[in-house]
Amino acid sequence: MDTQKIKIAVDAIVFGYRNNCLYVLLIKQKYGPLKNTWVLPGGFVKSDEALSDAVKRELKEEAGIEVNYLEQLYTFGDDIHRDPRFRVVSVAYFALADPAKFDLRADTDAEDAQWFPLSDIPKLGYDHASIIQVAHQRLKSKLSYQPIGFDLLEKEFLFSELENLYCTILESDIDRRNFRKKILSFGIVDETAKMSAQSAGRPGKLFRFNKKKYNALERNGFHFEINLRK
Amino acid sequence: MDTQKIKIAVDAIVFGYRNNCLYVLLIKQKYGPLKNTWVLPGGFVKSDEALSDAVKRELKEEAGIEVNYLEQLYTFGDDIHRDPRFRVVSVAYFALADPAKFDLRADTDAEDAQWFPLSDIPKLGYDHASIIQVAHQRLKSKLSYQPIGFDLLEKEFLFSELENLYCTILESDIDRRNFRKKILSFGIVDETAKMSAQSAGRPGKLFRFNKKKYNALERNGFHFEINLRK
DNA sequence: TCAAAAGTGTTGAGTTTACACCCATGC
DNA sequence: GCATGGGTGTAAACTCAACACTTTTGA
Repeated sequence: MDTQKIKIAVDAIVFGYRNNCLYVLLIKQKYGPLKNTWVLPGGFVKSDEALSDAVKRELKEEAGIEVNYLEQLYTFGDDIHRDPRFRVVSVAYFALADPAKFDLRADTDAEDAQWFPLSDIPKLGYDHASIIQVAHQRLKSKLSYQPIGFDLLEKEFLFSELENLYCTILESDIDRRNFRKKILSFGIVDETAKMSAQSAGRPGKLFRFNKKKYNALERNGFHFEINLRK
Repeated sequence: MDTQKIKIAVDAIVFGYRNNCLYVLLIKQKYGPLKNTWVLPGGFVKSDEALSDAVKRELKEEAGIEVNYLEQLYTFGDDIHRDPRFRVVSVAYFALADPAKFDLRADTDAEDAQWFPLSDIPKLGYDHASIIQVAHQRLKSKLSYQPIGFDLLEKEFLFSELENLYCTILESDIDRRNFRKKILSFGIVDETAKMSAQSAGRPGKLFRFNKKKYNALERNGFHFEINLRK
């Protein structure tokens, strides 16, 4: 075969959630043709490095963050000119970070790193805006059939926070009673003894996602599902 | 950045279904370190070629086949030594072919091309056996929430064929009445005037998947779903 | 005592499951 | 006339959706 002139990159779409608002992590490029442009964290894969290690490395180098949840999203390689310099195929990863990870430090490899509300993303370089669309779609659909919402919340959370997360991300209303009944019926969240240090209103119990129970149930054919009507 | 020494390949897992049996398309390598070994069809991506075009090209070159359905499956690039020669990242595609496509001609680039029952796959090169596992999983889960079963059948089919396809692939029993009721209730299959040229028993009506209706419904929030109990 | 958020059951509608017999054809 | 596969309805069980008032706390 002739010499292949294609480079492989990884990119990460990291979602965070705070104050009823969904955020995406972006970095401002320090070098290259898009210096000072906001883009998704990511970069080229080293020749002896696993793809998933490359993403984790870039996230650390560019934003000083470690994520809760990471899965491959899609490989973007049909548009030959998505990078103006040369052919780049990018393996995009979908990631979730909880509020404890909201502190960023733009590290060696980025000029800046910041969370942007999904509804207010600046103009991005490359095809990153459309990659975010794909990731957002994935987030919405996964939320209804996998318990990934918990990875966007603190370890201990109020039911109302979980409710709001679902409402916000799925842009949908919830019947609080039915929602609570449903989630509790799964038996995958444990009630803690603690109460929230509330700001207003009656204090609420704090809950905690029990991943072990979930995994056990899943092995027995249990299927998590939250359907919210439009 | 240093010079990256990674090659990009595509591989295709093409499923076919005939006589209550699920098949996978394999080719026997003509060149290279695994000459005469069975592997998935696939090969290196050209520098100016879209990934999806590369798969289609390889399928034509190696097996003379055009598929009904093609989607990206997963990118295998965590195992650095999955190819013994050098680092290869492979973007795997999931494909479906209907019985009309069962005739293959091993073309220029393969020594041989054949359908193998999924239950009787020979020893494969590289990590292709595990790629097939991932694809098989995808097939099983997609079958229950997307109408892809139709892409494995002839254009006009008997209800019993659809039933058997679901039973076989999902390894599950079906209540024929309930299954028919469900599928018909969606309004996405049309009854034709024709009857099957049967081998034995009462002749059955032939049906046809109405993709236009399905797409229209989907845009209005319709959600295909077939759940078979274990 | 008021504002704010947490907590809590019941009923009707709709969906899903279970189940068995007759029909049309070729041999 | 028999073997083979095609075609069909109903009732019970279950799941989902709709709905509103009381409780606890801080200010």
